[in-house]
Amino acid sequence: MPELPEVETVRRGLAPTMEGARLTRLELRRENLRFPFTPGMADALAGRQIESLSRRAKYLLIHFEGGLTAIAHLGMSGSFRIEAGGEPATPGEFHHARSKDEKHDHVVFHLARANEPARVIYNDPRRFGFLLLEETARLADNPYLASLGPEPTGNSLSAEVLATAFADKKAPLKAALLDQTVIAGLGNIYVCEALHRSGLSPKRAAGTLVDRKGRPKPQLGLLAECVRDVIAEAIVAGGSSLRDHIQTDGSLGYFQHTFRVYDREGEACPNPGCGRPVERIVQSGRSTFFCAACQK
DNA sequence: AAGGGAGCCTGGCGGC
DNA sequence: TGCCGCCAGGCTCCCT
Repeated sequence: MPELPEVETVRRGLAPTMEGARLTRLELRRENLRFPFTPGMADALAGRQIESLSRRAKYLLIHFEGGLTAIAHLGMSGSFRIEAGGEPATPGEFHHARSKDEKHDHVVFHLARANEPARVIYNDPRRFGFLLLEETARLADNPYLASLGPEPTGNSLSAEVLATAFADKKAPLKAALLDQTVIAGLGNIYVCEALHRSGLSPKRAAGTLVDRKGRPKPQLGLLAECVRDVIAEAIVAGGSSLRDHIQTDGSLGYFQHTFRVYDREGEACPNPGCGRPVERIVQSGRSTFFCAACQK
């Protein structure tokens, strides 16, 4: 999926259309995605105005008037797109216009706005995503949000925070950084990229970056900085948009062109004076790309 | 009890 | 051209 930068890009793309609009109808075209939609969700949200869109880790939060929030997760292959216009004039109209990929249009937000109506459509071929409803006041206790670690943006991610999480950890750095309770929002791509930038091996035990007193070693500070940098740069670039994920406006993000190691097995390490072929290994079932010369 | 692996799904790609 | 196996951005659960 969409990792944090992609979800943030989606949020920014949807906000102008959704914020302030009224949801005239929430159309659920099947009973479930990864799991069933919250029972009664469509009825509960119909007619409500959308106050704002926010994001926590990889979750998109759609805040409605009256204290309800829809929590959307894009799984591996979820994407949103915006279409102008309201409900089709005849029931068959959608079916007529349907192309191959539209069979994976699972949710449609029908929106009434001051100028013109619009539809926001959630498409997800693999259906690893989900959509559920929560009371806004209870968001912090929602099981999906409650245990998340700090965002890798702003100042909340520090070497000290990582030191606490990494102390005595024997798990490899790759796994530790993918753990959403340590840092919220990192995925396979940005973990690989951050580790390459910081010169740390994905195989290294996380605990080796913490000293005996539980203080962060200098390399841990560098790692925190690299994580923040790579995420910030990716957000500026509009996400990576690999394969089936596109931005809400249909254009591709640019960050994928700046990957240093991700999906570059066999290519030369871009570090000045290195050039060693990037290696691909498998860690806990996922591909890891790294340079064995630069990352120790 | 932390860490590794399977499973959830569909589609695209390379190899034969 | 067709079929087959492998791979994919995430997350939870189960097993050791």
